[in-house]
Amino acid sequence: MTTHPPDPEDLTARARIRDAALRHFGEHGFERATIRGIAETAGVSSGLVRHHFGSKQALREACDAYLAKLVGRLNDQARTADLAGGDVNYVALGRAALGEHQQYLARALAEGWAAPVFDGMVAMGEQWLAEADRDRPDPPFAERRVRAAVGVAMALAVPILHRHLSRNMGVDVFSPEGDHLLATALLDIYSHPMLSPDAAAAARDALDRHRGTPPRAESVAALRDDDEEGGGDD
Amino acid sequence: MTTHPPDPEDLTARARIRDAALRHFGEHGFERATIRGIAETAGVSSGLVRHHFGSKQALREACDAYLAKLVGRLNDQARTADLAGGDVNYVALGRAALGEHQQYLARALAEGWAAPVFDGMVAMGEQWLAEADRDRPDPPFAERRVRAAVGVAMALAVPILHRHLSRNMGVDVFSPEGDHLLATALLDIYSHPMLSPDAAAAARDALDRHRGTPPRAESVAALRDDDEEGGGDD
DNA sequence: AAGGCTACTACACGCGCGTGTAGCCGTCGA
DNA sequence: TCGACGGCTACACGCGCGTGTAGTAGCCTT
Repeated sequence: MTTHPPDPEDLTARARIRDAALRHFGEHGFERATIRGIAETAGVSSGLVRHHFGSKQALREACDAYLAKLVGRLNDQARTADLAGGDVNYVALGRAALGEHQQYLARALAEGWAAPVFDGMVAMGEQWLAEADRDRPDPPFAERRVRAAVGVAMALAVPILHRHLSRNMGVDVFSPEGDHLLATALLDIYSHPMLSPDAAAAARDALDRHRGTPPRAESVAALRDDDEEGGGDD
Repeated sequence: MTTHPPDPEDLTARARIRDAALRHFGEHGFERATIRGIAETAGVSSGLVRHHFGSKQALREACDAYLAKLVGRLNDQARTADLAGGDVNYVALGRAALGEHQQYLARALAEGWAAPVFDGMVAMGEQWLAEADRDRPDPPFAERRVRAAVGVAMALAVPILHRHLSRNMGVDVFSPEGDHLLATALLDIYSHPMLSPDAAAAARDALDRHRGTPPRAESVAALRDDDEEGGGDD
């Protein structure tokens, strides 16, 4: 009962190392983060990190497993307490639950790791879509899992690209103001289709006609016909 | 005229180094990529890389600048040839134009770099939204730049998380089949609002009432009350 | 023809990293 | 009481990296 506020004093050394790794990996990325730095943050020697986790890679995998379990628990909780029925709280809850681990997750996913975490979130998205699909008259274009995966990826774009988003929004997306502004924008996007039904039908028609042909490949090539001559922007 | 197909033989050594860097940075990330490896791919000595670009960091910035210029050109082209009016070809064209640089861009953006490239894409998104907003009766919730930034981020989620998307979709998103499937799913998502208008209004109302308060923080804390006891998976 | 500048190479330096190894100390079971 | 085991530390190794430096070949200017 005394552990759920993050008091690093009371935690096991192993847990403290894991938490420190989560933070260092999230802040600096896997490559730039050092075992020595993690050990220092955890208040232990660097040898102990190796003793508990074996290698840097294994430490990363332990972090992934920890988050995967956390997401799995979140998944269960969402299933029991059915707050579903088309509520954006799903993604808000998810972001809040990941909390400080959001940055780690963002980096790990962008680097191609933490696959079980992603898959867990896709499973969550499928749950959500299962309910949302019920209120929908027309059949979906693609199977649920694919739509869920794309939706999860889109939701993850926010923490992954938070730096660029913050810069373009003028506020830190992790601050309360930024969060509010972001949620507002997301609400707008999620409640307004970017494509009208007939435009979508036309696009889908065109899509099926030439499967996977990239549009206007030659005009694309024309874009890069000249080389740059000296990069004079400091 | 002879340069727009990528014949690495005819290119300047500087350009060849830049291309090799784009590829190495994109494939392995900035940290794992080595100057020596880039030099070998470019067919030059590692010293020449330093001679032309000064440092690894400067090489990265040169890559960013190159892509920023490319996106800027794409931007101009889209402005003149008005293929606008709510066409998804915008993002398809963008992805095709970036082409092989997509992976570099994805990694660079995820690592927080290539800011001008992102901003250029936001500018492009604003153009698109300017036209789309015309067909819209109700006023948008958030200003255009913010919505554009979020939209760009979402579009970029695909190349950034391509590995996880491919795994969940069962096909490589960069293959023609994967591209088709992805486009279909995107079409579905973009043409169907995830939120009904009244649900959006309710959510927006709730959002304005408690600005930025994370939902149910205590239940979130309850999720991580127990530590894991040994990671015995795999 | 001479000078110099630029593209380019070969080689060495030094630092920081992950990783190995040896050993200490508290605890717990016999 | 004693031995052993696991948590934990200190220290050293070696490798790969970015970076510096010295030097060579070719072209362009005067």
